[in-house]
Amino acid sequence: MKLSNTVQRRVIMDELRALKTHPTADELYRIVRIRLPKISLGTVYRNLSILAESGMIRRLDSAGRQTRFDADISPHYHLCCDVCGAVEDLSSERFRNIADAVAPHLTGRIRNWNIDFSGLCRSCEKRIPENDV
Amino acid sequence: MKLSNTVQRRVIMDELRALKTHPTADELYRIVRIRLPKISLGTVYRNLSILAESGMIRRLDSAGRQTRFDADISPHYHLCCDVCGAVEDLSSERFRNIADAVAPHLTGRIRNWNIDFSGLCRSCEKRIPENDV
DNA sequence: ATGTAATTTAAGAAGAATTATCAAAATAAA
DNA sequence: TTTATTTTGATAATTCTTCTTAAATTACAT
Repeated sequence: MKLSNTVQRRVIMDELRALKTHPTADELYRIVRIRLPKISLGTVYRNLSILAESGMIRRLDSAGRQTRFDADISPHYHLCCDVCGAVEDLSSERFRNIADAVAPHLTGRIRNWNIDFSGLCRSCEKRIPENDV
Repeated sequence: MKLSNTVQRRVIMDELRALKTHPTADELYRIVRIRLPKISLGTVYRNLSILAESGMIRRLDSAGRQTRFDADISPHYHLCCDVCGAVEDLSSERFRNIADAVAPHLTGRIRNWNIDFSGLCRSCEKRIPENDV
């Protein structure tokens, strides 16, 4: 299947790139509708799936929560906030040693891995006293 | 809220312990119904949530798939099969170095982490030629 | 540029998984 | 016990996501 270059797909990609918030499909839908008021939620879901499938964006399946998307496909990790559910980037540089520790295990039938962190995002950290969470 | 000691809860825990397959709620429901034919699916969901919440079992949220549960709360990792979705245990011993690499990063607002592997389970590995996946 | 085939769209229905509701039953506490 | 609390089964409701349709758009070979 060849990917057509539709305006909907371009705008979805565009707006996702502009966001640092790793939006859910419906969050992105609300934003894309500013430029394309007629677009349907199904179109957003479909295109996000297609784009993720083709490796142009990253799909983030954080535990029990709604699927989020990230236009940044460079290697980096995520911190999911226990309080508000926001997803924040963690630089991969800082965590290089983890990737190094994992690498030797990727052999035979073990083909891929994913690590996620949870805790507090920057804004919840500020708002919430140390011993509350 | 205090946990009552109901027969449903005991049987759910019991059957989950007996399984090495990390069942989904409805898989476990089908099994529990052999002993308790009148139990409802909602009761299974409710109790699995309560048990997970209280730390007696582990909830496994593998990417995009149905939630699975594991009565083994000892530290170990999981391999999710790309082909059939089965979840297989990986001993934590073998991966000790990963935990060691992660530990120093758990500081401040970064409070928890989870790593998951994907690839082929043992049975799909046998069934499927090398270059098919 | 034009015609034709293939892909994509909007809209809403459908689906799957999970959670909520609530009266009755079971369990625990006093 | 008696009373209070929790849990249950049955089912409705919700949530997130995918599917279906005819119509519109896009790609591509003339």
